[in-house]
Amino acid sequence: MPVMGKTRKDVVSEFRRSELLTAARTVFSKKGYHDATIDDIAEIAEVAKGTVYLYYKSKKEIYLEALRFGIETLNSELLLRASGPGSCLEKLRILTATKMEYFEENRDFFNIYYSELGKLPSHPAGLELVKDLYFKQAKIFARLLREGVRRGEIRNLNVEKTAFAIADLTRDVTTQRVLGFSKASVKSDTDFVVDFIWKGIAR
Amino acid sequence: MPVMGKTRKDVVSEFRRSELLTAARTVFSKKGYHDATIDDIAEIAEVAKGTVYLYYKSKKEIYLEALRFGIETLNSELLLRASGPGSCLEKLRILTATKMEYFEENRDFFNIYYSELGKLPSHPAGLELVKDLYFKQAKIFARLLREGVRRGEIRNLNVEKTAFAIADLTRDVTTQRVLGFSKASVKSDTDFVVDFIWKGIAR
Amino acid sequence: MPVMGKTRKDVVSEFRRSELLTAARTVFSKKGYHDATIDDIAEIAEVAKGTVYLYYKSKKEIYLEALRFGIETLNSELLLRASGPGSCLEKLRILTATKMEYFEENRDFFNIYYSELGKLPSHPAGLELVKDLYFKQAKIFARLLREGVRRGEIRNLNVEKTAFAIADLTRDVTTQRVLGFSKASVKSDTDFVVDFIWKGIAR
Amino acid sequence: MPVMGKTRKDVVSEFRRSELLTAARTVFSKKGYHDATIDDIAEIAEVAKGTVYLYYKSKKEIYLEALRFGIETLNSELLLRASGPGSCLEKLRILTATKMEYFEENRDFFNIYYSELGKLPSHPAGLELVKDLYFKQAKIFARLLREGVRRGEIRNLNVEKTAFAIADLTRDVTTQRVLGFSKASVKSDTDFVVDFIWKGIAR
DNA sequence: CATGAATGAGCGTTCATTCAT
DNA sequence: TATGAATGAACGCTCATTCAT
Repeated sequence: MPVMGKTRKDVVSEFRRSELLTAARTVFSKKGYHDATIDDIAEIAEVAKGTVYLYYKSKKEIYLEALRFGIETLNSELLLRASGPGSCLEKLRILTATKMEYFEENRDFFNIYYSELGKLPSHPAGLELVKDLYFKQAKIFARLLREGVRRGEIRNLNVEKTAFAIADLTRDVTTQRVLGFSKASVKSDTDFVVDFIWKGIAR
Repeated sequence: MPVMGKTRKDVVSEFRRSELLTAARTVFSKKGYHDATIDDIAEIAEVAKGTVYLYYKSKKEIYLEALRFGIETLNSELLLRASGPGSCLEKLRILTATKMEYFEENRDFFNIYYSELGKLPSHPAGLELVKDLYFKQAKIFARLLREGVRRGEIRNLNVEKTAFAIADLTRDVTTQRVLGFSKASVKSDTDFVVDFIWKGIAR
Repeated sequence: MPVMGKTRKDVVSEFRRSELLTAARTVFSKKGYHDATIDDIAEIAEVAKGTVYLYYKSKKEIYLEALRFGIETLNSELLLRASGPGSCLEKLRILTATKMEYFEENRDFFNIYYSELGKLPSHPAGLELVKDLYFKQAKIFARLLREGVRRGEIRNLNVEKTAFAIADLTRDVTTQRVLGFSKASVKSDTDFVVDFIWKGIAR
Repeated sequence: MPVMGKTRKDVVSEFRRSELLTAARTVFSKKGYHDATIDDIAEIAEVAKGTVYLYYKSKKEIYLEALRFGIETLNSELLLRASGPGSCLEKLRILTATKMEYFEENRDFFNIYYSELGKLPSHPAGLELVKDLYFKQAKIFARLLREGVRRGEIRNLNVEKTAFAIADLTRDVTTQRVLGFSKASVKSDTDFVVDFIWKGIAR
C-alpha cells in the first residue's frame, strides 16, 4: 500500500539503513576502518551480523556511505546558510561557525573524515567522495569569495586556492581540538579562524 | 677492521635497515598501514620475509620508524633554516618553502604522515610522535612569530594558534597537490601560502 | 522450542564442542601438543579451521579442555567406585581396575595425559589441572589406605607417599602396555599391580 | 699427530660436542623440546648458531643425543653397581639410591626424560632410545630379582613386570620431588621406595 | 673451522562474507 | 526478512636450516 511513493517496506528498510549507518559511524569513529568489525556494528545496531548484509553489500560500502552521509549533511547545511543575505564577512563567520559546530557535534563523523580520508583515493569509490567534499565545499566558499571580490570587500586573490585554504583551516583547528591541543571554546576558535582568514583576504 | 667506529658489518646492517625503511615507506604510502603487508615490504626490498624481522621487531615498529625518520629529518631541516639571519617574512618564506619542497620530494612520507596521522593517538608510541611533529614544528613557527611581534613586523595575535595554523596550511596545500587539485608549481603554491599567511598576520 | 532447558541450538552447539574435543584428543594424542595443528583438528572434525574458534578460543584452551575432561571423567568414576562397600583389598582392586580400564579404553587421553603432563606446570592453567589429577586422585587412594590402617588391614606406613605410589603404578603399567612392552590382558596386569601393592602394604 | 687413536682435532671436536650437549640439556630441560631454540643452545654454549650444525645435523639429533647420553650414563652407573657383591636387598638399595641420586643431581636430564619421553615413540629414532632405557634398565633389575628368587630371598613373582615396576617407582618418586609434592630428603624417599618394593617382593 | 645473516615454510588467529534455516 | 553458524583466505611472526664469507 504505497503512500507518498513509499511502501511500508521502504520505510522500514530506510529506517534500518539509517540505524546501521549511525551504528557504523560510532564504531568507525572509535576504532577506525580496519579495526572496526561488522560484528561491532551489528551489535550496536542490535541486529544480527547477517542482517547488515541485507542493507549494505560490504564493509566498504557501509563505510563510504557513512562518510558520504556526513559530508552531504554538512554540505547541505553550508549551502543553506550560504544562500542567505549578509555581508561577506558575516557569511564567512556563519559558514565557519556552522562547520566548526557540525564537527563539534559530530565528532564521530569528524574522526572518520579526518583519520581515514587520506586513504580514500586508493579506493576507486572513495575518490568521488573526496571530490565531493573538497570541491563542493570549496565551491561554496569560492562563490562567497568571488562575490566579496566583486563587491570590493575582498582583495583580489586566487579564489580557488583561498577557498580550499579556508575550508582546510576549519578542519585544522578542529583537529587541534580533537587532539586536545586547543582547550578554547568553539566560539573562540571560530573567531580565531575568521579573524585569521579575514585579515588575510580583506581588502 | 673497524674504521671510524663502524665495522663493515655495521655498514651493511645500516644499509639494510635503510633499504627496508625506504621499501616500507613506499608500501605504507601506497596502501596505508593495514593493507600493507610485511611480504610487500620484503618484496620491494628484495629480501625474504624473515629478513625484515632481523632489522625491525614488528610491523608497527617499522611503520613508526618510517614516520619518525621523516618527521625528524624535516624538523632538523626546519630548525637549521630557522636559525639563520633575515627578516620575519624572509624566514617565513624559507620555512614554508622548505616544508613544501620536503613534502614534494618525499611524497611517500607525506602520504604516511597525512593519511595515518589521525589514527596515531591510539598507539601509545604514536602519541609521542604526533607531539613531536605538531609541537616541535609549531614551536619553530611560534618562535618566529614571537620575534616578529617583538620587532613590530607582526601584529599582536595568538602566537600558539597561529603557529599551528601556519604549519597546517603548508600541509593542506600539499594535500591539494597530492590529490591533484593543484597543478601549480611548488614555488607558486609556496608563494600563495606565504602571501595568505603574511596578509593575515602582518601589522 | 526449548525442551528440558536446552534449545535445539544448544544441543547442536554441545555436539560440535564434543566432536571437536574428540578430534582434538585424537590429534593431540597422535602428535603431541606442539605438532598438532588446528587444521589437523578441524580436518578430523570435518569442519573448517575457523569453526574451531567458534567453540574454543585458542589451541591451548582446547588442549586443556581435552585434558580436563579426561581427568574429571576418570576422577568421578573413581570417586563413585571408592564410596561403595567392601574390604580394603576389594576396593583397591576395584579402583585399580577402573583406572586401568579407563586408560585402556581412552588411550588417546592417556597419551595426552602421559606425554604432556611434565610440561603443564609451565602453563599457569595447567598447574591446577596437575593438582587436580595428582591430589584428588591420590586423596582417593589415601582415604582408602587410612581406612585400611584403622581397620588393621594395612600395616602402618606413610599414607601420602604410598597413595601417590599406587596411583603412579597403575599409570606405569599402562605405559608399558601402550609402548607394547606388556602384551598381557588388562585383567592380568591389574592383578599384578594389585598383588604388588597389596604385598607391599598389607599387615 | 694421532695420540691414542685420537688426533688433536678429534679431541677438540669431542669437547665441542660435549659442551653443546650440556648446553642443550640445560635448555631442553628449562623449556622443553619445542620451546627451546637452537639460538638458546648456541648462546649457552657460547658459540654461533651455525656452529651447532657443524656438530649435530639437526635439532632433533642433539635432543636425542642429550637424552641418550643421560640414559647411557645412568645405565653404566647402574651396571657397575649391580655387579658388586651383596645381598639382594643391599643391592636393591644401592641401585635405587644410585638412580634417585642421579636424577637428583641431573634434574636437567630428568626433566627431559620425564617430560618428553611420552612423545618419543612418534619419532622413529626415539623408539630405540625408549627401548634402551626401559629394557636395559629393567634388565638390570630383572637380573637382580632372578638372583634373589634363586637364593630364596625373594618370593616367586613375575620378574619382568616387577623389574619395570621397580624402575618406574624410582622415577615416580622423583617426579613428586620435582613437582614439589615431596619435600623429604633423597635418602628418606629412597628408603620409602626400597621399603615399599621389598615388602612387596620379599618372601 | 666458525660465523651469523638470510631464508621461507609453517601456524595460530581474525573476520568479511555466505547461506541454510 | 532475519539469523548466526560456517567458511577459508589472509597475515604477522618464529625459527630450523643453509651458506657465503
